[in-house]
Amino acid sequence: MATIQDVARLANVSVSSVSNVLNGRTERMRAETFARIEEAIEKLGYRPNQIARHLKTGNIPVLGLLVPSTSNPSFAHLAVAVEEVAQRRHNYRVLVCNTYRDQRLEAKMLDDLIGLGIRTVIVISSIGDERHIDAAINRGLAVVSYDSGISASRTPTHDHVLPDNTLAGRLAAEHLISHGHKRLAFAKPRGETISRRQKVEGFLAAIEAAGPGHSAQIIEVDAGSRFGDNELSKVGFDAARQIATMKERPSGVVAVNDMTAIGLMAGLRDSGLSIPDDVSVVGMDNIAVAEYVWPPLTTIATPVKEVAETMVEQALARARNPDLPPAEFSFPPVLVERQSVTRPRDSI
Amino acid sequence: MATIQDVARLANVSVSSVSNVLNGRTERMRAETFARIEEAIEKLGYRPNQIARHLKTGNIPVLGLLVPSTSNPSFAHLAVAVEEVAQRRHNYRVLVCNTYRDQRLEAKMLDDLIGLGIRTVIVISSIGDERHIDAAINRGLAVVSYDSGISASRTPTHDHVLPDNTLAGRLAAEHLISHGHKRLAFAKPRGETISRRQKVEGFLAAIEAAGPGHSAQIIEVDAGSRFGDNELSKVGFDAARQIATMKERPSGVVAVNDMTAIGLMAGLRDSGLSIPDDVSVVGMDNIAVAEYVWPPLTTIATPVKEVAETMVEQALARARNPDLPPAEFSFPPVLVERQSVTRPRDSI
DNA sequence: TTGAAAGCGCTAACAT
DNA sequence: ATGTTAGCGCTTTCAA
Repeated sequence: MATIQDVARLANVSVSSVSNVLNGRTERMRAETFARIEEAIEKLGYRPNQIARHLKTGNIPVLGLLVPSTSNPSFAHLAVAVEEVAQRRHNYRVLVCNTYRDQRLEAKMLDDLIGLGIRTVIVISSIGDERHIDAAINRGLAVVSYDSGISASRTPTHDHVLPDNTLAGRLAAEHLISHGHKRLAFAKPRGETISRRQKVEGFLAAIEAAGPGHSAQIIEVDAGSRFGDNELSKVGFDAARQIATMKERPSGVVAVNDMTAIGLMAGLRDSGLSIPDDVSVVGMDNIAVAEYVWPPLTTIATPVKEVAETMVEQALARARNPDLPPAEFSFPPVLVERQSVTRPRDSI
Repeated sequence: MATIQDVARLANVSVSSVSNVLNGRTERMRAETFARIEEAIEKLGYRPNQIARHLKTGNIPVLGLLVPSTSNPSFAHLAVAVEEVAQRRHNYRVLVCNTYRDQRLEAKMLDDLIGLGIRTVIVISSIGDERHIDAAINRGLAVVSYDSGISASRTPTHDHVLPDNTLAGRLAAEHLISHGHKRLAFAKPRGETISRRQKVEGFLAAIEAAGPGHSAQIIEVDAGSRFGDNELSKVGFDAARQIATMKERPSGVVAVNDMTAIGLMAGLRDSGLSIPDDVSVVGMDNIAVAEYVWPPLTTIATPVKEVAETMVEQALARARNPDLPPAEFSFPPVLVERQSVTRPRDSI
């Protein structure tokens, strides 16, 4: 591994001149010198050691990304979008960490990232308690968190990017209601998360607003804590079991996310119910495969590209200037109609 | 951010003593001193700067992972498995880079990783040409590559972990053949990849072995170069279009991966064909959702956990000892039977 | 048992 | 226009 010294020696200049070309300060040297240095760099295949550079500048071109699990396609999609903009627009690499929504793990990861010289972090969907994040901020991190709500109780300590989950829940319910559904249900894993709560709130609000004759229930399913690959679908599958055996079976179900919706459809089918004729289903997230399952899944989409862009820009801006006042960005979701919703059987 | 100096000052010792406790050399100091240092570390919330440490040791606890795209669930799954073992067993973080199978990008990423002080890299499914990898190895990287074949022509320069794609292709074809299918097809994106070629080879070999009366065709579909989220499914969908209009329609189709298989099923349905009654489908990879789509997808599974383990262990071993002779590990896949395959209509 | 000091590769004053 | 040099935070000899 060639060092800046090697380059300097070969080009017959001092290290500072080499450093100057590395940092674009070429105007303060003769073109001839510049050329000689370039040539030496080329010949040696020299690449500056970012690590050593960091020691001086306190910065390293890496963005940390904490995410519940990239085996959840929704998060994988977001992670790729983040990488895309970090990479292309800023030449930053992204270090992805799966937190499995474990707060202790999350805290440890933030610690580790600091130790690795990373100063810019995006935290996706942590649990409500953000004390470990505040601690990390105090130790010098620039963080923006996604989908974690803001406690009205405190003054915010950092930037928040928020999908409008309440609206998502509302949109889903309204879509079903507008098709004539009266008995609705919402399927989710047991356990609260800010975004889950908000989705449910929006869902219930829409039903409330629809007036009498409309009923709602929340179907909760126990899920493995380390929510792995197909846990999400399993949740849906199990929820379907419950739904199939209900006396007053709902005719329209909203699932907390698309993987759960897909599992739900599989479970309903397994119980001899057909979708959407017996039960209409609405998912959330609009993952890639939603378009190709059967029936193609009607779902609520978040503008992932824009979200990723905002998060990266804001995180880097804050790293540059830590005194920026904490900001908040909200992104409204959008209904994507496909074929998993129709009028209920018993409707006029 | 407290430094080792701060700790030394607070504990009233020299930095070397602090360094000694950081590196577990506690036997060479009085218990009392040790306690004082521990206390200082605790009080300051001190975390050693891995970056600075690297400058001396030349090592940083981060593993690079180059992958075509984590929006492909098969790769996402692998990436998570790699992270899991790197994290748990070695306390290594993983830096994931999406290469989109672009060789120039791949080369640049390897360069960047070196610049970031990373010395251990797993490269998944690169194109055939591995010159840029050799170059990186010469610059000090320990790399193990996955699913990239080994050119018989040269002596291998690094470790290879290989799913047995030929066997996968064979297993898929044999499964169909054993159900009485005679006219088979293999659906894939246009463009060669070592693993694609091997899958096709195995597929063809099985049909050959089945004897006369059996026919095979390869269905290729143009895919966007930057293969994004649903490109894979799109490939399957488009392949289905072709298949549906064929005069001698195949009764059994193998798809190069599960996302393509899912798209294929959607496309067949869209053309009024039913699965598996009109066309049986076999996928590859056994992604999480395969179990929940309709019909549940029969597929060929690779032992991902074992693969990930082997890759991480081998990569770290090589980083520790670069003189290890290049090794090769092969992993046989396994058939996972679900409901997307049945006997063909026209069979006796 | 503890401490002093050199040096890892680089940047950025400051000097020439 | 170019060079000298003092660190950045840490590890590790070597000396006390």
